[in-house]
Amino acid sequence: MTITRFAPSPTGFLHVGNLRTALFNFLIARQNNGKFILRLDDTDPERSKQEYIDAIKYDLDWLGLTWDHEEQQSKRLDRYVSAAEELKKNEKLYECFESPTDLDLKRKKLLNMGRPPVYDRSALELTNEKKMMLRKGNSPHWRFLLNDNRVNWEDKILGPISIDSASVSDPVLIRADGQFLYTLASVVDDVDMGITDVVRGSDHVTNTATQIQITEALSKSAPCYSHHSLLTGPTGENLSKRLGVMSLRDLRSAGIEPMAILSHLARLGSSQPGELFNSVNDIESVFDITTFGAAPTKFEMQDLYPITSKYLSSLNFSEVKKRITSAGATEHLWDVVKQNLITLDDFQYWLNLIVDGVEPLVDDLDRDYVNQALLLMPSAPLNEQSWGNWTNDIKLTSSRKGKQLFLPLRKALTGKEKGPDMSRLLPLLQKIPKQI
RNA sequence: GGUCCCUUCGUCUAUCGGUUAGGACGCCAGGUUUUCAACCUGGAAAGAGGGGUUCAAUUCCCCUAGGGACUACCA
Repeated sequence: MTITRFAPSPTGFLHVGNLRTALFNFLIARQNNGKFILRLDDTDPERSKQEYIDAIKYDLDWLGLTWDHEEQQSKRLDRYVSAAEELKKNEKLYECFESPTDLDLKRKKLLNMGRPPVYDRSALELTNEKKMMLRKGNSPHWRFLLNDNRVNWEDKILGPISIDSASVSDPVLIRADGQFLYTLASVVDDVDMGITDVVRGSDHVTNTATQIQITEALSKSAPCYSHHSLLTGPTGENLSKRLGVMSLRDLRSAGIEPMAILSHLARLGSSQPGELFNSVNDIESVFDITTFGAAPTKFEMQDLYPITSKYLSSLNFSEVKKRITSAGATEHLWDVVKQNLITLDDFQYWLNLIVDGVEPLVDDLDRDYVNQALLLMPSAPLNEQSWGNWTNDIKLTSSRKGKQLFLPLRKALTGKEKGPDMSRLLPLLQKIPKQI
């Protein structure tokens, strides 16, 4: 059975980049009738916060990405202990005593010499006596002993990948304070939870190489890995550096619809054309991870507005009713204006307009014309023929026609150049100015 | 410095050596609707640069340039 996972660390709010990873894993599980696990990678107690856990779940709920299981690394420490024991037994884990400043110094030295800053494994040279002595003053941290082989795997997005292990430092798996690090926890979890497919950002490619080695050192087989490209801002900069702008909570408060985000992300960076999906189910049936490219992908928030607008116009009143808080909203009004909304917030504009009227938008050149026209306004009650009757009357007394005739009236009555069908909107207006 | 990935219209991309370089989104114009939106039709718009290989290169190889990622006792 296909089992995938989304493994955010609860150290911040979800952004579109995270969501892309979540969505891909979710879709792969769903289209294979598999399981999708939400795993909170909270091994770092300094940065992990409950408030972020709550926020992550809220965002996933909002988007309709449901998970079958929930796991939390901080509750699985005993598993990491036993995995570490096994690695120690096989001499794949060795103790090191360098302080962070020692290591920093070594790195800088190598860099200055133009050498790659790879850990020199000097701890491996330590004699037993020396180690005994060192243990007295400090507690060791533990590194995994990488072998020198190249690590190869067939990536569903990147194709065949081959990493030179000699270019990578032996990863620290256990800190001096005993804290297990992500690199180990993730491997143990993937093995224990039977994860079959891992989709993550290409920032993890090097991790994958070392994690495959760790998995093999535990005599297990590694899952199938796919690394998607990273999303960048419009000028190619790292998305996460544009703090907040792209977080899901920000998109939500900007009025972007979940299905717009999901639809966009299911296609952005792939060779399939972008389209609006009406449900997650619809995306499932056509999603194909192999159509995604390896090049960095530009994400523009502006692209979400047209899709949001299109999505809203597809909805019936019953589907949005509970989200409209103001009184006075009716199914009829919704049907009149839904084709002309960018976000759902715009609905409020039209609601206000019909109840309270609006500051007219009028060009000086049109003022006399509009006032002439308003004199001809049929008396209440107005119906859907009123607009036609009115504008026909205007035509008789004015030399205007076409856009010249209609647009000034629309602007005067609605305050906007664009909006719903005037023949349907006019009879709803409760306040029509006599003159402007 | 090292390792890995990448480079085709504004954006996401197609092309398994021979194409008028295709599509989607966006944009522009026309049509239609007595306005708006929607819809229909059309349009502008691309192979980073340089070498090779080949009858033929966007496609294969090399170099250069550029972009991204990683190179933590973070994840």
